[in-house]
Amino acid sequence: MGTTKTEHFTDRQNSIATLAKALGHPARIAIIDYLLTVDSCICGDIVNQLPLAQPTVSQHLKELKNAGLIKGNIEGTAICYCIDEASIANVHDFFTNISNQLKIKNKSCC
Amino acid sequence: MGTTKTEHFTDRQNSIATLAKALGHPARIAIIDYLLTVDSCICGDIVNQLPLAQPTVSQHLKELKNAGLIKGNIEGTAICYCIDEASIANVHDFFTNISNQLKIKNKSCC
DNA sequence: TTTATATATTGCAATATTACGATAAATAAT
DNA sequence: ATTATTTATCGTAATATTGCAATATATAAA
Repeated sequence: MGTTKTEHFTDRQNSIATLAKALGHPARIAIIDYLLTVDSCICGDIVNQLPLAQPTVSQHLKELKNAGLIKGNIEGTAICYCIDEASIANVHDFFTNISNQLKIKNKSCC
Repeated sequence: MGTTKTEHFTDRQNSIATLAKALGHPARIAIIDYLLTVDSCICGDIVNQLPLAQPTVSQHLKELKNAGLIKGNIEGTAICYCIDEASIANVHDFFTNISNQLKIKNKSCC
């Protein structure tokens, strides 16, 4: 036990859950926030923006990357990270659909 | 260690992360999916829709409720759960903002 | 080649999550 | 009052996550 039973859910459910899970930590939201504020992608100073040690930040970046939310390129000795628009669009669509379905639904709920 | 350092992040970052985290499990995505398909709110059969035992489902429902994504009313011996539109709107707005900012941003990234 | 800089990985301790059997609580039906 | 039904809670085992010090790796600069 302790393991999520992914086999029993649809690919779509699993993939949305994976994206949501990756965003389920304030440090990772802060990273996304930061990536949106910088024009250039050389993001070596994310560590300085966060109240966490470098290995911890590196780990959070890795999780965002594994989930497909950000991509990274080696840029000399620094690394350029940036948001993967497609994955954001994916999650955005998910919530847009829910919002639309809720508008259609019977309002006499709870 | 092992605990998230919430104190060091903004309220907005923490609250988005909380909502995202609650959606970070396929069973909870499946619950949201199901709540969208039923017209009536009497949702006692969520357990039958999921490949999980009743206590596990109850726990997932509790987490969605704690995060504010669903609300529940006692309806006789059954319980009526439904989606909280405001919280969905919250998360939806978050991704809409990101999408908009990405459109504005320099495309020459990574 | 040596040194500095930037990032990743390893290893580990503390805590959280996932899942479920057993059981409780609370109402409905008989 | 007793029994069935529905949902919640407790306890617990297995696993995952969070965070960091120490260390490795890899390129840039001297």
